[in-house]
Amino acid sequence: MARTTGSDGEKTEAAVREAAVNLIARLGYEAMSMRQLAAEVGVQPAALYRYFPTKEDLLFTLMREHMEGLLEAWSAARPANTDPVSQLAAYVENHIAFHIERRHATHVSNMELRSLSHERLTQILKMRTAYEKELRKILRDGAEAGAFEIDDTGLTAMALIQMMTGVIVWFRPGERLSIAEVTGSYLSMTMRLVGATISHGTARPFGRAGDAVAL
Amino acid sequence: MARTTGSDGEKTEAAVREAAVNLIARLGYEAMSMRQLAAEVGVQPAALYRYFPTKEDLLFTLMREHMEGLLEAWSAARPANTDPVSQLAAYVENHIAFHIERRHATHVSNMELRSLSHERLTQILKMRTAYEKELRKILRDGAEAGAFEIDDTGLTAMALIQMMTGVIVWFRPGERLSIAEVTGSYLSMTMRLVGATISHGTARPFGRAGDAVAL
DNA sequence: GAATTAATTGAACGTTCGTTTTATTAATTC
DNA sequence: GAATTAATAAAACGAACGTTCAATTAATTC
Repeated sequence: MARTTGSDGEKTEAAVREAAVNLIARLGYEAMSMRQLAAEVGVQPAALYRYFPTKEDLLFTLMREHMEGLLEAWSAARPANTDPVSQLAAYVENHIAFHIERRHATHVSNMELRSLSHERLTQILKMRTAYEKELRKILRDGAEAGAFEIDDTGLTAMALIQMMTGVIVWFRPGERLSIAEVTGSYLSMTMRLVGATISHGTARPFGRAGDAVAL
Repeated sequence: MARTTGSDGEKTEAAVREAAVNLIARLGYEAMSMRQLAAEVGVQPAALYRYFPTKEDLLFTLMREHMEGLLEAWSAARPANTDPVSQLAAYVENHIAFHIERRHATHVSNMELRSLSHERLTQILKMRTAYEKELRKILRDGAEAGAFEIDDTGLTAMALIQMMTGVIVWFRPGERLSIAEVTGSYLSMTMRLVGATISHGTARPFGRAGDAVAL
């Protein structure tokens, strides 16, 4: 056989990406074979090479697009001309929503960095650093404005990001907690952690979590 | 050739363990070959199988001993009959000290779980859960005693552990911050995060970080 | 409807993998 | 110092790996 009826390059490539994210998240990049991936897509191994010249190209594409998506999501969610507390709240909400929605892709982007070539690793890390820089700026602005009490901006940013991203390790949609509840709790913990003393105006129903932000 | 002069089983096994932790942390379990490991130790691949019957046995041994070490470290560090704030402080200090000291082993234990058989994975996760349970108990006791203000004990415990363990991702000994400074900052952030309102009596030099614990 | 392009199969390549087997030598025991 | 045990080397096993190549068929273009 050769070309199959109804075959479509775009659809196949999309199927490859989706299957790859899931398989790599579950098995790890090194442990996933191109044969397994092909079987999951329902295609012969050789067909994969029409879309991705090497296995590493596939990994890099997934990672790059994940990071681009994260930066774009924050660009769209970032509030303009507001106080640091509101900005921090927006950052936390965007971060958690994005990562819960893309658990598998986040897993891949965080765990498989060592499988990239040096050049491509640098490229991904550059994007990650840019994203973290946004948080550091919010924290610095807030500290200077007296809205936060922070020891070390860089250290606090890393601690917050690791805390928030950690959500994907234990959170499962549809279990004990809803996304809104989780987000509310993390928002509350974040505000306490940075010593936020000024209300950020939003009167959302965080329950006890909301009260903790020193409204 | 065969047995080499001066060869010693205990020393070789120790060398294998140490090299394995470093190689797996750097390359990943799947990416590290037994041949690479043997070369690092200065031995032929077949010699490894005298000490570890399979590659997975080697991984499991490293992980199990790491987790046992963590539980033992906490057992030794856990203060008896003190207030929840002091207990939490001890937990944070022990956790960070242990993880900074064993960065590579922690990396292995956290990242390579999926390479274990189901049975062994369960065994490791049981130890991990037991360790996390200790933190949850401290948080619950503190919340009941009015020393902490916590939304959700389980969620807070996960957030704290992920935040603390994250230290190994960015911390490098001998760079900008000392271990004491990092520990102080994390202690401060932890106490704020859980809404600690009672001093825990220790007057250590955390600087501004210490002040933040509402002394 | 012929020519061209897109999509895929099937088979194979050389390499590397974890592991086993057998032989050999050093250290220890008696 | 002979017998035994401990520790390794050397070579090989079959299986799986990422990838390539040529052939083949579906869809599209003209």
